[in-house]
Amino acid sequence: MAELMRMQGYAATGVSQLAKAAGAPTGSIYHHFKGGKREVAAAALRQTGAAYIQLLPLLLDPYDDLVTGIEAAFTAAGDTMQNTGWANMCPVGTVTGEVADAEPELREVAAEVIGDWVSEITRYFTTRGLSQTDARSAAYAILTALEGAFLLARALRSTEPFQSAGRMVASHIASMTTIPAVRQH
Amino acid sequence: MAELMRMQGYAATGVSQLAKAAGAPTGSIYHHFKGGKREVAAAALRQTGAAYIQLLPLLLDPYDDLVTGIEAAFTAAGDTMQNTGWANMCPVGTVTGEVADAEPELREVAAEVIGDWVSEITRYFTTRGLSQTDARSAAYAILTALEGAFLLARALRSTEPFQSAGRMVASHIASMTTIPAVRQH
DNA sequence: GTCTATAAAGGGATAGAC
DNA sequence: GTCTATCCCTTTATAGAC
Repeated sequence: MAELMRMQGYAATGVSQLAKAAGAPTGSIYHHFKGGKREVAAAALRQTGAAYIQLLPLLLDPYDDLVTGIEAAFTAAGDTMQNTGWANMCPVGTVTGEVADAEPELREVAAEVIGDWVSEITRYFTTRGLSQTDARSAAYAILTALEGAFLLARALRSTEPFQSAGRMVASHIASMTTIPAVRQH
Repeated sequence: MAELMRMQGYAATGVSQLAKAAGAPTGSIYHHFKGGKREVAAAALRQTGAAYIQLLPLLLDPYDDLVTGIEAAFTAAGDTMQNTGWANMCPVGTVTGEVADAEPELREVAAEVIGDWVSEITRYFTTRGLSQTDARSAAYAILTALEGAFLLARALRSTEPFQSAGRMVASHIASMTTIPAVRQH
């Protein structure tokens, strides 16, 4: 389900299509997920969210300099998209955009997943030397830039959004780590 | 169509729903748009794109300091979303996420619209003192942050993404205007 | 629990009277 | 150009045999 929603979104992904992809009849899906399509989508979002947050330390721990690591991660994400034919990397962003005003239950699941991401990124950044306040702001800043870059890169079929966004995020976090006493916020 | 796609996305917006909202029968829609739903969506995206880019000078001209203006614009966008019950502000982002891997024609329209935005923002920023290279990078950075902030704010029902993203974009562009000779990119 | 068959509803699109 | 009626297909979801 996550795979299909990643490429087509929630509304365009049918239960029959999901059943065929899973090699199971539709009846089995409704047996395990009494809430139908919506419940399957919710489970897929939660699973994806939990899987993706585990990448954070794997990507950034290798870099002694946090700023360098972040810029490298954005560049790597852009290259990955290009190498996979600009396939979407994150179903959460796409589905969130579709359902936020029309599917309250799924919006809440998305909020829960993104909220967990913010918490984890904030916690990680504090271990890398940022203050609690800076870490939380940086977490929001990274996630907005990342989801925005996924979107623009897919539409434009260009890695340029990742390069520009990566530079922006890196310079922003650099300003937090180098001159923390001067910041106004 | 733009209004409906803004809230529900492309796949979830039906032609019959569109007809009812427009006060016209479905037959009339197919008479004016021989390409059907897809062609209506393309026209809506182009129209929205052209309308939104006109806001740029209106929002930023009043500020002598470009950086202050940008941060104010992000804050204003967040407040507007909150005041409208977290309704989506931009159909282009939402629809792009849905169709980028499944509807080639609409993806191209989205790329065209976003490309025009990049061009216009780049041009505007050069009139505000940025170099061509900086202006283009800043244009991508702003658009990624803005679309990402729309997404996160709608999911979380919080203005915090706009505040963090606005600060990030502002600090990034400030670094371009104050120490241009030091930049590496 | 698995799977087939089907129900009930709604989708996009078209034909043709006006 | 407008509007009605309808075709054909797919959708979500369920019933019930196995």
